[in-house]
Amino acid sequence: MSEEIKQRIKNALLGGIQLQSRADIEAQYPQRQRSEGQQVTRLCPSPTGFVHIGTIFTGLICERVAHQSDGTYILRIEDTDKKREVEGAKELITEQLGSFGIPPDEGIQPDGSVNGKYGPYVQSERRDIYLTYACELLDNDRAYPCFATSEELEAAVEDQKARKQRPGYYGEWALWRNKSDKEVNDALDSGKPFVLRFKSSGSHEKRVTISDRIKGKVDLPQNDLDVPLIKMDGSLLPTYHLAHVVDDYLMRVTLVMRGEEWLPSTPLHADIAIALGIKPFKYAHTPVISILDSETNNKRKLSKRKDPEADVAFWLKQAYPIKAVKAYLLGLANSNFDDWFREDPSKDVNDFDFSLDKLKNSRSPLLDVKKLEDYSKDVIASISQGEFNKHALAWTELHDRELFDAMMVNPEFTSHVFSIERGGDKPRKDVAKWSDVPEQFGYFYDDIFEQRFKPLATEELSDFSSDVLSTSRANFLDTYDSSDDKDTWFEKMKASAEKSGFTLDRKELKANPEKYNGSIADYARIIRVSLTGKRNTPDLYQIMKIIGNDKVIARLN
RNA sequence: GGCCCCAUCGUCUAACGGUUAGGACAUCAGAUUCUCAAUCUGGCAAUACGGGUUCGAUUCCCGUUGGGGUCACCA
Repeated sequence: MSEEIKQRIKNALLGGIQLQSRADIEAQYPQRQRSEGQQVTRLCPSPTGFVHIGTIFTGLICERVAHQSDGTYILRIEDTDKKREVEGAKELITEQLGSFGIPPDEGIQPDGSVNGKYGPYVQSERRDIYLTYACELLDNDRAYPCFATSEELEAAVEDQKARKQRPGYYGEWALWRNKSDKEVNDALDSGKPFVLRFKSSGSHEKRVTISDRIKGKVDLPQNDLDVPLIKMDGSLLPTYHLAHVVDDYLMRVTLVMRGEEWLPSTPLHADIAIALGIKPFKYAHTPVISILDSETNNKRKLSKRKDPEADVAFWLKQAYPIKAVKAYLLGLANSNFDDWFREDPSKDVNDFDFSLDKLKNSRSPLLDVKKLEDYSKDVIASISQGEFNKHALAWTELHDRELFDAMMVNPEFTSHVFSIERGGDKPRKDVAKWSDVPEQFGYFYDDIFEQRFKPLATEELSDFSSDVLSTSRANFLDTYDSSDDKDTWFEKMKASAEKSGFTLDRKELKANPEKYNGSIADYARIIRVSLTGKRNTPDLYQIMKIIGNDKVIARLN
């Protein structure tokens, strides 16, 4: 292609945009001052909607790898597709990354400020940089304009399928790859829109070896696709392929971390890098997280519509402790994390020696909420009472104002409530997430008890007649004394149970079921449900101690 | 369909070519002077299939089957 034509193409492409030279650009992105082992990683989400749990997973790995090597972790927003961009999605990404405790070293911070000298960290603000590199490819005969319409391209693919050939824009199917200067000139004259395509040098018959930190060496066919470099949607923004190569080069990234769905296009990226005189990158392709369908019990990918768990807002809303989510994700990545963490759940997860090598088996791990909850209970049981109170109150203030107000009437009382059966060798573990707080503690507050818990009591006790219920309660109150110690209290309860027609002997009950109203356990249930509206609660004696004599009497009458 | 990745209990996974194939979650049973949670003890539970190589294969090779990914002017 002649220099004149190249100039015409550039004029048509750029309009009046003045580009910096490559040398000038690269002067602004000097080599980083770093030692051999220090890794520079980057997380590159697209602002297309909610934040996927997989983004947090990869982000956590990026963050760990960078910080463990005393390196740098970058957040780059990949917003080159303006059609798919969703309002507010960018802010959601930065905020939620902050919520998970993994804000970037470089890039947009949760508060909106920007750190780092290798920016801008939003691709749409880097347009002219990509244009410079695209033009260089054109100058070096490694790019050319393609005037094919989408209809023509579709027709070509149909043709390829009919002939049982590999679909795509390559080789002799690359319509505009080998057009003469005259044909290009005529097309330019006609003012038809065009897209700038990469001129591949590869052959599908030949192989290229990709070195991947997770998967090892992967042998793939060379790229021979002439992919678009710059879009013709009017934005003049690059496609992912060009943007990835240019950005990771300029930002001096040492390890390209991304989902494994990118693995097949890695030869293309190597092809572009080499065409630009850039040394191909080191990669780490991370597994994708799946889920077990609760209805069919089949394994499938996490989907936006069916699985609220796919959206990290779900985890934040349910208020699982961040540490538990991190622990779970880290455990998915490194199986030895589990043993390490369970020794002592109060450890800082950042002290774990994370390894990319342990990630090599990729089978799209299933998200196991039960296991996460197990971590979560351990984490919550391990935190201090002060921390517990802080989190429980913070969640309630935000999501259950009514309960929060009730709690704040008497903070000291609330503090007692929160501390029931925590502490000691065998702390209770019935709070897995902060959103469990209303259900676990609501009945301690009169108004809340009346509205939300008392109505449930009738059903929980429907297997007893109202006579049995009222005599059971009355008999209990007859001997109840709030100043009793626990042993006395329990002896009294046993006595009133027998008096009410319940037996202490389960075998006896089994032998003569008709003689009794039930066992001591059933009797305890009557008292418990009457008092709390729940079958499952902490120790009854302690509950009575905390709510006090008056309320015990009121609720049992 | 082409190309690539993967294949151990229900799930996440461990096992220099030699192990009674281990752990965790889930589940089941028993214990814990009241329920549940917790805790403790114990149980159930896996090398996809077929060929090789080898004294010996979960491990190495080939094939089959199965799952996943990818083949866009989406990232």
